[in-house]
Amino acid sequence: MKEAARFFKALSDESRLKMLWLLFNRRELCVCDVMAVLEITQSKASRHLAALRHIGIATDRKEGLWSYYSLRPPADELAKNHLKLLRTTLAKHPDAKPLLDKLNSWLKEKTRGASCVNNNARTKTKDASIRALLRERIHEQ
Amino acid sequence: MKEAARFFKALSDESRLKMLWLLFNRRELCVCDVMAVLEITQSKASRHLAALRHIGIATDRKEGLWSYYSLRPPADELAKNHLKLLRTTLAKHPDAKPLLDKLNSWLKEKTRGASCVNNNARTKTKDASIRALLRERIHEQ
DNA sequence: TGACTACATTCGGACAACCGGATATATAGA
DNA sequence: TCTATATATCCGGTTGTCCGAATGTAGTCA
Repeated sequence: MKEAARFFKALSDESRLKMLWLLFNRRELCVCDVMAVLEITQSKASRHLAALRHIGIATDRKEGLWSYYSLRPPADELAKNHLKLLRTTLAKHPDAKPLLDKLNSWLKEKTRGASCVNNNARTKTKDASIRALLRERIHEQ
Repeated sequence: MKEAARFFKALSDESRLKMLWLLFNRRELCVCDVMAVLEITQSKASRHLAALRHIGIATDRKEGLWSYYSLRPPADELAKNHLKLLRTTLAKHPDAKPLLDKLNSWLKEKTRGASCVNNNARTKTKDASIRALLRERIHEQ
């Protein structure tokens, strides 16, 4: 029953449950979408999506800059059954609709050209000054 | 979805899953039974059963020296549904029957007067010597 | 009362989970 | 080539989980 325990461990995190709920309702999402909707850092979004992939209930597909994650039918029968049930039980959860609303408004905003405004992005000024500094040091030698 | 995550965390341990499986198949079990069937230490059995109680899917009943644990319908709808499913999915698991076989042979052995042979038991000699030591010190004063 | 038993809890250590911030990588576009 | 963007991964620190051994507690029985 070790793998069963591992499967439930994957469900034992609120962020991952929310990601699953989003993926139940959208064929594909990129890391950026999850980040925006759940209001979490980029590394957190990436890590938890990778975790879902590692236990075999999600896959990713690379396209240009983006990684699109989607659900995939688990090999395990137990996982398959519980995920199916999870979809219906989460639907009744008070958090469910607000999350989907937020997802929709984010996707709409995105089609209007919104970018990810990644909180991880190096700021122009910061990067520029660092590069300037590096250039100086190289010239010194 | 925080409580949902907490619920799945309770299922994310192999020992607890096995305990649930045993409780699905016997109205009541005492700590001693679980210890014997799963071949785990007393503190481990007690702790994990207490964990199941804390998240509201088990209760205990004291009778003399024994604590009898049994399942109880969870308040939470999500928990109720997933436990019901878990019962049927675990039934198909290869570990399921051997565990029940072991449980039955243990219970039979128990009715023939087997005691718990608790690996936690203080040895007579050890306790006796400590008590002797304490008596000495009291007399010294 | 004293020995024994079943169970709960505490203690301290090992290890895993999770996090934010920083960095590495890769692609797209000017 | 230089810059901006999206993502993955590393780093370290904090917190949480799990464990066995030891101890505490409360019943039972002689």
